[in-house]
Amino acid sequence: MTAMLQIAPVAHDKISARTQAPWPVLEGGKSESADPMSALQNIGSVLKFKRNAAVFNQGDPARHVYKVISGAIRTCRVLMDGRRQIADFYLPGDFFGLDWQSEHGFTAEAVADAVVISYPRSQLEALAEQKPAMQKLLMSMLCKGLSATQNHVVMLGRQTAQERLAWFLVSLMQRSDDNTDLDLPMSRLDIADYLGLTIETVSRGISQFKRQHLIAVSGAHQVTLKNVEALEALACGESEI
Amino acid sequence: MTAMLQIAPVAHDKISARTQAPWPVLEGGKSESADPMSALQNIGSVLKFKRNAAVFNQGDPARHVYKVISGAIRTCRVLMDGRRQIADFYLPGDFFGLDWQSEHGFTAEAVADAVVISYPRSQLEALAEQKPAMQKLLMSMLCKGLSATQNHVVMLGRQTAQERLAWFLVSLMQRSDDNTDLDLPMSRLDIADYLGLTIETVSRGISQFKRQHLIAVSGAHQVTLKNVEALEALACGESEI
DNA sequence: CGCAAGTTTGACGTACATCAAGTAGTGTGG
DNA sequence: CCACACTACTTGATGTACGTCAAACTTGCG
Repeated sequence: MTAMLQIAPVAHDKISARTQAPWPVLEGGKSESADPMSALQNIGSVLKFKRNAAVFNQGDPARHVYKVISGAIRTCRVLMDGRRQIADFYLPGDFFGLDWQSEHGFTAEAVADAVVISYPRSQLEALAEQKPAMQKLLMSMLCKGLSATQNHVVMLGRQTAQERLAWFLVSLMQRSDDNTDLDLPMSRLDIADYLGLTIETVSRGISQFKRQHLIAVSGAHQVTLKNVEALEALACGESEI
Repeated sequence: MTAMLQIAPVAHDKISARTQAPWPVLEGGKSESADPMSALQNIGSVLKFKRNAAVFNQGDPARHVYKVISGAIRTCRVLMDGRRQIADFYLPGDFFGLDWQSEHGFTAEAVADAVVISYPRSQLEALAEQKPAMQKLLMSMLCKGLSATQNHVVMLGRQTAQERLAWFLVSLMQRSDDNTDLDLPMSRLDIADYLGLTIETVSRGISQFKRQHLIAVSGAHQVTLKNVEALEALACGESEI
């Protein structure tokens, strides 16, 4: 169908939507079974966003699901007095906007210049009814998202600043195939708003990890994990009973 | 099929599992369409749990989904040093254990003596493949859970103690059909571990609301909301930009 | 190179945690 | 039905991790 997307409730400074989709679309997709993913290739539209541009806003009708191709996306909510909480970061290969009620509950913005593919929800739903594999894929993505959000809850509710930072670094590492050289596309403020801290606390925490030789930093966006076990111990501290 | 459940990875002090299901099972179900819900009636087993008994533990294989009939359930995780975070409370009519990866990520326990119906996941999945309505119901339950958990994240990341308490009371009210007379089945410690606070802070917060005439309290588990608007204002403070 | 945005560091303040009594429920046995 | 004990809750005094305010430093883009 090669849908050319018109709707796109998208903000001011979008770079240039409606590029014709230059497939393949699948890289980084960790596909559960080739079939449902390849079906997706026919219904996506490519969109580009500049840093801080909104993909959708809280309250917008949830008509699409998105996949990150390059760059990074954050979903966040802002309280009246300016306090902001970031719900999640989405990196290349990740789907977002999947939290579909009738409206989006969060705003999605580009952390850095980003390329995204948009899939009309109606077509996705139709596909899910026909293909059980697609249905399972959607369910599995939802479950993964729910599980990640629940871990976020534990972190925010019960961990200290240093533990939160360690948790953040370790989970980024795990998402990048256990590579200890991390590229952080987001600012300190983004990290702070994700971890429920202030920018100063994040900065101090990173400095402390440097002093403890748990990490090495080169330029604010390049971190190397030097002692993964210590960081994981800090990050988790988990058990049952 | 009237499955008689044997598995039930359930703790010590379960009262008496394997009662023959005394249908109807549907009350409080807010069913989206009668069809998929009635299909559920044939595959459920009734289980009873005493206060603090575990329905399942973190790490248990996720073989069932549950629905609360009476009482209340909490899902929680405990860190090594005893810090505990409650992810959610489930009240009569609510489904839980739906966060199915291969394993449960959280422990589920009875807040108060509870009756629960357990549905084998395998049969639920089979049903979902046959009936699109059931599939939609499952997706919608997952989405609702995700949305609630995301709101929990915002609360934990960015709200003050009083705001958290207000948020808790208001969301309980909304779940009980906007009745301002609330019955809190959980202890102050449960509330604290849900809101990321200590028991003392919760207690002081409630006392302050009493002094401000925002609520009235009769016995630790009976609260009447006296000024819903003020509480909602505290709870939300929301906007987008 | 030069400026602005982003980050780090320091000094100080505060909301909530911790520690410690006290008080009110709740269930049990006489 | 009351006495007792136990648990749950409340209140007070004090401590501290993190927030706030402010200034210096670094980085990267025009």
